[in-house]
Amino acid sequence: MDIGEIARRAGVARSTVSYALSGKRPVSVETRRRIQQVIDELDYRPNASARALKEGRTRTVGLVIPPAGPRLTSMQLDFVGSVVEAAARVDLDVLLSPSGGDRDRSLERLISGRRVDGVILMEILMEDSRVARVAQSGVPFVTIGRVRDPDATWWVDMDYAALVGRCVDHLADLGHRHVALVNRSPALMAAGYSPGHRARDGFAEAVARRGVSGSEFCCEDDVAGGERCVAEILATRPSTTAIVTVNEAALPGVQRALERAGHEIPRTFSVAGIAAHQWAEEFHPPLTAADVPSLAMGTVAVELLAEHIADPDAPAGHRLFMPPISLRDSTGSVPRPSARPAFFSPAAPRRFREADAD
Amino acid sequence: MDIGEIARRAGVARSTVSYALSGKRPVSVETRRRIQQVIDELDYRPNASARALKEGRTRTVGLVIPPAGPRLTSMQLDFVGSVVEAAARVDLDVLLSPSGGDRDRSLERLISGRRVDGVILMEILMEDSRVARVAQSGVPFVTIGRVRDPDATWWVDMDYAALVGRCVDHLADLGHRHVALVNRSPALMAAGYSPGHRARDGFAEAVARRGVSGSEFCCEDDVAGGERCVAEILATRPSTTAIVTVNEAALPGVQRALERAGHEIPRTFSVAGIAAHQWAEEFHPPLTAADVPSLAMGTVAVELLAEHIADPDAPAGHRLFMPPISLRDSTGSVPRPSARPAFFSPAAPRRFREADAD
DNA sequence: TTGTACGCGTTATCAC
DNA sequence: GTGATAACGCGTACAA
Repeated sequence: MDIGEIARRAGVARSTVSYALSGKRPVSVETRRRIQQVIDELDYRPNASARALKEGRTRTVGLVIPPAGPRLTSMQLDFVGSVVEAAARVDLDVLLSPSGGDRDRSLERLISGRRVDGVILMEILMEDSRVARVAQSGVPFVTIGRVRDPDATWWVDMDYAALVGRCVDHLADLGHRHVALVNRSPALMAAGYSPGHRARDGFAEAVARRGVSGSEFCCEDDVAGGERCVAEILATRPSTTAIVTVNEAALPGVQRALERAGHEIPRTFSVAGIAAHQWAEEFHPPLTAADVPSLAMGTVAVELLAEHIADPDAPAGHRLFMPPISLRDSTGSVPRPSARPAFFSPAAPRRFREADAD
Repeated sequence: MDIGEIARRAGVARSTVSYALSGKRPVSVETRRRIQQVIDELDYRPNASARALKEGRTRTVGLVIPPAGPRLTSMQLDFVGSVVEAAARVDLDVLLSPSGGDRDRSLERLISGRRVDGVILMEILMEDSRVARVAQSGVPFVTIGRVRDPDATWWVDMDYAALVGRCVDHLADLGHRHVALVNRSPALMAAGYSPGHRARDGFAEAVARRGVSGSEFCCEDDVAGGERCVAEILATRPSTTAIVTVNEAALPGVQRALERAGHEIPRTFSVAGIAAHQWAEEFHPPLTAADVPSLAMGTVAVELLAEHIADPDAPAGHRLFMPPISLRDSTGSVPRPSARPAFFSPAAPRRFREADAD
């Protein structure tokens, strides 16, 4: 079912069919009609490989995701979903590459096999060997997140440092003097995970600026990790009255551990942070947080990549998102000492919970 | 950087390079070494489009996912992750196609543009137009989930009907006489979503067989939906003492609503169901459930597809998963009437919670 | 409009 | 065992 077949049945030359389809040369209406009719009949569509070979582009972009290892987090998934949707809207296909290192076979195939016109990378490390590999290959790419020194590369990111700083500001304004940062897992931090490090820096800057005391805790990215982490905070920093968290997967555990310790949010303890909208709303009570605009970020990443592909020599484009912090119900003014539960201790069994304030 | 370049630098013929790479003709060790050296130096890899054009296969599979619409659920995400990983292990690339209907442009590109050697579809409906479209195209495909009449197609699925039946059995054995099924959303059911319908059938069969009373509730796939649904169950079927749920996204809401109504799981109310391992473990208390083996299912889907591609005429392969129900802590014997909370009512404000049983 | 060279890797053919 | 040559797959775009 190739273009020659169409040409034969329509009684024209192969090139005429091609021009009729592309419109790059005028074709008489009558001829075009005959050709279109045959095409519809046979449901013909040009062979993508032949076209890619000739045109030198594949109309495909690669999306490098972390190897599923433990599992993809819902935020990562949101990015995947939004990138795929945005790409589909402009008729680009998305090839997935689960690559953790710079020599993963699937990444090599994408790049040196010229399977894609461009690449989007996510879950970026401060020094990222995958980014280095793609950069070296010369294939246009955009990162969701950014490396330590990102000026020369195309990226879209969220301003973790500033947003964490704003959370600290918000809590300091409410009178909190002892704030803890619940950051991402030790393994991720050790790998140089970029949002974690920028959150760390922003936190340090903000607590210094506001003159409050702050301690950082690296927390496994799951519910159990959140429980352990809060227990540790309450045990080692008992004066803490508020948490800033960038670890959304730990949120249910954070909530559970605080409840178990007898805390009532926000009356006796405040929590703010950065999280996907969904997680913020499912927190109990709804979490005061900067909602990760994953949909917009994925969309913009595709737009930037399309620009970059169209003009490889254009100066690198960037887009730093700074979503507002949505005030929900998880932050309040610092508790008077008497309002703190008398019996709280990380291991204390749950006894009761007071009625909700009216 | 084409094969001619390699040949020139290695001082051999183009065909010799090709043969050295494919092994389809013996090449002396010395020549092979020289060629390999040049290849390593230049990091050469054959152009995927040219190869695909010549060989008639792309070494790529398509994965049709539902349009991200509201959002992909974590179970869907697990399937995507496991399929991509499994494919990468056998050096297959995965092209994502967010397609809800049978004429989505991206699905058409995959199929008639011959971009893929085979297709995996997920979130299958009883009558699925995407499946029909792919079947008609002649491209090999495997479904995760299955259509109403699946004998002729390749699929991997979980036995929702039997597993829901087992949950009912388990609850009936514990003495429960009034059981509710928390099914997927009304919209999904109306669309003919296959797991939902098989769950419905299995439930109806099991309650009849066991002579218990059962009612089905279709529940939105989110936390708020779970809360509303449980409220409705408690209001309209107050004799209900146990729930079977196949709606994992609603689980946190189910838990919250039961707590709010004064129930203590499993002492005064039992919950069992089907859910991803993660969700089951995060339920409070951990949920007695059949864990969706998404990793195994994705892997087997890729294996079946590879088989199907290798031998298009082989009889259709199937694999029905029937994971055991993991007994955790959310089911118990039916409460004596006195053990039921005196004040429970769906809208009752939370007052207190009794201490955990020791 | 038509004829045809081209993009690039694979493979068959024939010769050394 | 290896080299050289050419045909092939299929759409594109230039020259005629």
